[in-house]
Amino acid sequence: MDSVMENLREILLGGQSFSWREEGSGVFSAVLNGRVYRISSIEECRNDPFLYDYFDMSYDYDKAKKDIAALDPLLKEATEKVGTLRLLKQDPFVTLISFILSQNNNIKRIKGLYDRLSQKYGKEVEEGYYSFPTADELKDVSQEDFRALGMGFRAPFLVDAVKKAGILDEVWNLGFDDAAKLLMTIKGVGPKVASCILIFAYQRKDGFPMDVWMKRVMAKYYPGKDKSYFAPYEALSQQYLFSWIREIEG
DNA sequence: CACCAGGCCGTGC
DNA sequence: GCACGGCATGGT
Repeated sequence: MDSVMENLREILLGGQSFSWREEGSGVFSAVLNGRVYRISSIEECRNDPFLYDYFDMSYDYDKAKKDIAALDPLLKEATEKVGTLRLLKQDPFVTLISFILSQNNNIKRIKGLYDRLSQKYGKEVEEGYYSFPTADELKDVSQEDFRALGMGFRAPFLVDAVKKAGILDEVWNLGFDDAAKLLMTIKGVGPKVASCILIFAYQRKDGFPMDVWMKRVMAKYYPGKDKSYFAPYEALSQQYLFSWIREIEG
C-alpha cells in the first residue's frame, strides 16, 4: 500500500549494490541475469520471476519497517526520513567482489571500479551495458592487471577471491558465524565485508555490518548496546541507520 | 598540504 | 587478545 514510500534510489544506489545506475527521470538500470533490466518502481518487479527474487518480494518490508519504527524514537525518525528500504538478494560472487572493493573506499568510487571490471572483463549484453564478470572470466587476471584498472591495494585480494570463489557454494549450509568465518578465509574479507555479503547475497537478516558510519551511530546513540538490541531486524535496522546518518551527516 | 572513504592485513606487544 | 601503521586511489 505504501509502495510510494519505497525509496528506490536509496535501495539501488545507497551502498548495498553497485550494479545500478540512474538513467534520469527515475529510471534505474542494471545488467543482471545476463540482460539489462530497467525499472522505475518496485511494483513492476512483481511479475518478473528473477526480479521478484532479487527484490525479496515475499518478505513483508512494510511490517518490518513498522516494527523497527516502534523500537525507539531514533529509528522512528530514520524510517520516516529514509522511506521504505529493502535488502536485495544479489549474486554471491558479484557481492563478494563488490565489498572487497568497498574497504577504505567510498560508494562513488566503488561503483567506478565495479564498472571498470565489467567493461574490461564482462560481456556486452547491449550497447554500452556490460555484465559483471564471473569467477571463470576472471580466473586468468593477474594482480598487475587489476592494479592497472585502479584496484590499488585490493588487487591481490581480488586474485585470492577469484581463486576461492568455490566456497561461496558452501555458505548456504552454514550458520551466520561459521559462514562469516569461512568467508574470512578469503584475503580482504573481514567481519564487516563478510556481514555485507551474508546480508546482500544470502538474505541473512541478522547481519549488522559495522562500518565507519555505524560506529559513529552506535557510539553516539546506542552506547553499550549491540546488534541484539535490533533483533530480529538487525540488518534492516542497520540499513535504516546507515542511510539516515549519511543523509544528515554525509 | 592535509584528511576521508560501507576495512583489512601484518606486526608487535 | 588488542592497538597501531600502512595501504592505492580520487575527492574535498
